[in-house]
Amino acid sequence: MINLNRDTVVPLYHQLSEILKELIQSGQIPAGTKLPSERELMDRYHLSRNTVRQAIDLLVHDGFVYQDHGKGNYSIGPFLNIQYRIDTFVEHSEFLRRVGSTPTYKNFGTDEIVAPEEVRKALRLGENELVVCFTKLFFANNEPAILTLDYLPRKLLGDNYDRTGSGDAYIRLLEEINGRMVKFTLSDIVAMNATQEIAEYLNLTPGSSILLFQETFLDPSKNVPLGFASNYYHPNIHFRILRHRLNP
Amino acid sequence: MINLNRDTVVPLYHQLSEILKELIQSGQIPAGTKLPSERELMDRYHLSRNTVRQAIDLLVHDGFVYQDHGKGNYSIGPFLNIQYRIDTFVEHSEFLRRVGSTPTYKNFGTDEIVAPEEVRKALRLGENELVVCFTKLFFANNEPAILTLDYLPRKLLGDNYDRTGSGDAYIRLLEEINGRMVKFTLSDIVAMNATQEIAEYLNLTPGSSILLFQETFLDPSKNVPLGFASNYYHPNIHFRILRHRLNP
DNA sequence: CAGTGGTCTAGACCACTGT
DNA sequence: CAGTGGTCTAGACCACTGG
Repeated sequence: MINLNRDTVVPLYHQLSEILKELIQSGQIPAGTKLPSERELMDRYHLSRNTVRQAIDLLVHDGFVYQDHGKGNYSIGPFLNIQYRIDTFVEHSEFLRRVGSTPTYKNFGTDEIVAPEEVRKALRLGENELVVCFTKLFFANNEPAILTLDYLPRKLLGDNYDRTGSGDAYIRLLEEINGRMVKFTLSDIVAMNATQEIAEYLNLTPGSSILLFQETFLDPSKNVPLGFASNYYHPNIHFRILRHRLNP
Repeated sequence: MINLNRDTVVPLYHQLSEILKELIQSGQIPAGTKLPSERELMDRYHLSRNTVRQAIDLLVHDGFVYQDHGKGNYSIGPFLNIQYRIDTFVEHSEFLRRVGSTPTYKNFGTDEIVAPEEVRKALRLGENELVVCFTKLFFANNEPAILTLDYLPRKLLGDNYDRTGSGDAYIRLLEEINGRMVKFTLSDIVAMNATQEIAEYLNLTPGSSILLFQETFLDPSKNVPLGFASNYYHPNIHFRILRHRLNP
C-alpha cells in the first residue's frame, strides 16, 4: 500500500484521493464495491476525518465515487478513456496532466491574417482587422491530443512580439497583454469532420468525427473578451458535465 | 440582513450559501467585488471556519465566486441568460421551444434488450440484465432535430407498461417510477460519425459528424442513477457553456 | 507587518442503514 | 444495536498578498 508523504507541498487530501483513484482506476476497487469507511481511512493514514472527507469529496466531484448515507462510499469504477469536466478549465498542459498523461507541445508557426468571422465577432473587431494566429499541437504521452489555434488582435502586439506565443500558455499571454485575469471562457461546442489538415496534425483519418471548442476568453466581469481560440480534440479525450434541471 | 435558522434540517452551510448567492444575484455584491472575509462571516453568523468554507465551496463550484489566495473571495456576478447553455437541461420539447422552434415528436417503438455496457455501468445493473429501450425522434418545425434512446431497467416496469414511454417526457416517467425528482444528469459529450441508421433518422449523410450526449439521470443527492439516455443531435443545434478557470 | 485563503487536527452529535 | 456518512465546532499553522 502506498503511503502519504508529509514532507511535500502536495496536500494530504490530494494525495489520499490520488491513492484511492488509482485503486479504482486499476480495478482493485471495482465498480459497486465499498471503499474503506472514512474512520478506517483515518486510522490507516493517520488523518483527521475532515481531511479524509476532503479527499472523498474530490472523488465524488470527479465521478469516481458515490456516497450512500448510512451505508458507505462506493466505487463507480474506472474511466475507460480520458475524461474531464467541462464546466471548468485549466491550461492545456495542466489539463493533460490532470487526466494522467505527460504533456508536451510543439509550435507550428505564427500567421498574420485577416480575422475570420467567428474571431472578429468574438473579439468585437472591425472589418478586415488583422489578427495573429498561433498554431500549437499538444501531445499526451507523445500522442497528439489537442490542436489549438490561438488568436490575438495584431494591434495589441508590438512589432517584435514573441513568435512562439509565449510558450504553452495562451492564457498567461492574454493576461500579460491585457493586464487582467482570465477567469472565464464562453465555449461553443461543435462536432465536425476532421479536414485533411487537421487529420494530419491529430494523426486521424480525414472525415473522422472530432470535437471543436471555440472559446472566447473573458475577464472576471464576463463582459470583456480578451482572446479567442479554436481547440480541436483527439477523439480519445472525452468530456463530461453535470447538468442541473431548470424548472419548467 | 437575513439570519440563519438553526431549528431546521437545512444545513447551515447551505443556508449561508443561499444568502450569499442571493446577494450576488440581486446585484448587492456586484461582479469583481470582494465578499466578506471568511473570518468576518464566522463572526457575523456565529459559525466555524469549516462551515463557512463549506458554504463558499458551493458558490465556487456553482460559478458565483472565485477565490484568490491571500486576497479574498470575489463575486463573479449574477448569471447571464445564455441560450443553449448546456450546464442546465429541460425536457427535449421544452428545449426546442426555447431555441425558438415548434416541437413535435414521434415514437419509433420499444425494445427489450440486454443492457449495453454503458447503460449497465450507468445504472449499476448486473450482467445480462434486461432493459427497455424507447426510441423517439423529436422534430423542430417538422425537421428532425434529436434522436433519443431512453433506457429503463426491465425489472422496474410491470408487465403491461406504457409502450409509448409515457409520451415525450422520459424524465416524468422516471420520476413516476422511482418516486423521486430528477434534478441532475451526468452527461458524456461525444463527437461521432453518423451511422447509416442514425443518418436516416436525422436526414443526414452517413458519416457526417454529430454530437452525442450520453446522459445518466440522477436524483437530488446526485448519488442515485435513475435512468440513462443517448441523445443524438442534428448538427444545426449548437451548444454553448460558460466555463470558469480552476486555480493551478 | 496584518489580513487573507489553504490545509489540518481532534473532537462532537446527528441521521441513516442493516442486523 | 453498532457502523456508516452528514454536519459542526474550536482551535492551529502555513502560504500568499498588500501596504
